[in-house]
Amino acid sequence: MLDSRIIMVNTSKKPRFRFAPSPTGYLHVGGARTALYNYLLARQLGGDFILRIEDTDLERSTPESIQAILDSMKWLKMEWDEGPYFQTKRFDLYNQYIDQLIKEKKAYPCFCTSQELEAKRALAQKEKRKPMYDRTCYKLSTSDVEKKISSGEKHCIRFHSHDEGSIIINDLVKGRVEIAEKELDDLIIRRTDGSPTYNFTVVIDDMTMGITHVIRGDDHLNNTPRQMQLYQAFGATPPQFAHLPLILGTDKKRLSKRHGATSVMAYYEMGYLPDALINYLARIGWAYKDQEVFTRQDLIEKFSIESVSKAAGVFNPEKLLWLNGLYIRESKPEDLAKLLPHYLEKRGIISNDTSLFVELVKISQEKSKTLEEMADLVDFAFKETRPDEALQNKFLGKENKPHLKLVYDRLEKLENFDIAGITNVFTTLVQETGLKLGQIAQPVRVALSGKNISPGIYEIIRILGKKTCLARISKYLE
RNA sequence: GCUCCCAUCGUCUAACGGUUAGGACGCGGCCCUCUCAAGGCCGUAGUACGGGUUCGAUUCCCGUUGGGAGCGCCA
Repeated sequence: MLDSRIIMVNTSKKPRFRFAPSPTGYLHVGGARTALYNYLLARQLGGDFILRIEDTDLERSTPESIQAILDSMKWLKMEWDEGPYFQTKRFDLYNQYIDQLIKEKKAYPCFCTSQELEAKRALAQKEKRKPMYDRTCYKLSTSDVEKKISSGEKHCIRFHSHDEGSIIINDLVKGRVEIAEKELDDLIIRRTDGSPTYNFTVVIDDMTMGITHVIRGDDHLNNTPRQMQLYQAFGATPPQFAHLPLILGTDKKRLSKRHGATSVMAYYEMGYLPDALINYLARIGWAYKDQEVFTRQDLIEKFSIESVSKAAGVFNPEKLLWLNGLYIRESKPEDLAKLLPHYLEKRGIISNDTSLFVELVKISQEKSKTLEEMADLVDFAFKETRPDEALQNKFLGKENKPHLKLVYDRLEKLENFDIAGITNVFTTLVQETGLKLGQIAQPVRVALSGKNISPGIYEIIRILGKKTCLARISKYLE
């Protein structure tokens, strides 16, 4: 028996994958994962990765959404080999194929109005039937049809579906799925306004673009049988399908704005690294043994569609945060230094001191799970922050002033203002006074950074330099 | 309502008839420590339920329950 969950690679044909989002909103993480799996397989098999914008919904498609999709793909470094294609630029092509179906009597005009159809649907619901078009217009005589058309009556075009037999999908993820053709009604392929509909354009595009593998969300699984009928109508071999389970929110409901950030670019703004997001997304619904961390090359080599889970997965922001922290820790300081300015600018800090950025990254990367956190940790180097009242009371009150003064005096006298010298100031102070290091360091930390959470205090002092340190500390001595 | 899909710790998952059901996030404890992190060690928790098949079921089959998707002149 042939295992339906084996990816077939016809050596005579180059594998071609596509990602086909509709530009009706920002690219969300679920879509990004779909894109990723396509991208990974294309790279693994030496095939093509095609980007196609499915913008046939003229009402809801926007240029902003198109831009957001492109930006997201670029940020995630999923380079496409062809496209972006736009379906709105291919209407002539779709119309040729629709006309062909009409000529072959595989499609027919339908004069039913939306109101009439709505009424039929409502009735079906009421009678607990599955709402399906009743073929009123298919039953029209040829002369009636001609009469209506010549009198200019508005109509759409429906594909005439088969009623007997069944469609079998050998899905790479779901396995064998069978559906009776009588469950399928005559779908509209051309709207009254002349524009083609999704289930039709997707087939024409995949067919004419030579797509060999269609990997998409499993919300499309129910559409697949009717698409298969279309392939049959054109005598074409359908591509292999793989339907991915959805990504859900914490409450197991379909991911939406309620669940916090869902758009890819929101993660950029929150200070996530693209490779961390990619790594995390790959692991929702897919695993390779016990491995958690994958470089892009790992992913390309190890990903396999057959081991994608059939069940929906919950998006877990905590795990993504952990992964991001790990990626930040393991990144080269020079690389992070290039990314940091964007997050500093959001805090009103403008600088191009690259070597300072590198230094700041080095002292904060182990403490940062996001670049936003990192920016918060290192802003002391650019601006003086007044600690809030609670912090002042706790660390800069009367009992702390003598300690601060001690540090001030020693730093003032310090000749070699380097890490060794600075460390020595504190350690000798601890020895001489019998105070805990924390008792001395905390007030200094708050005075210099305005916060009780910061990089190492010695590093802060060194980076700030003697003059700035003394100026900031002196404000709390009176 | 009808059709289709799905079901292992709270979450992501490993197991492809025989394991003390493994790993990771999170959570708890201890160690380390100038704060916060990081790191180290230990711990916590799962096969939805009921029938079969089998010497043996997380694994195969059926049903129940629960979740999801579709049933648009949206994609």
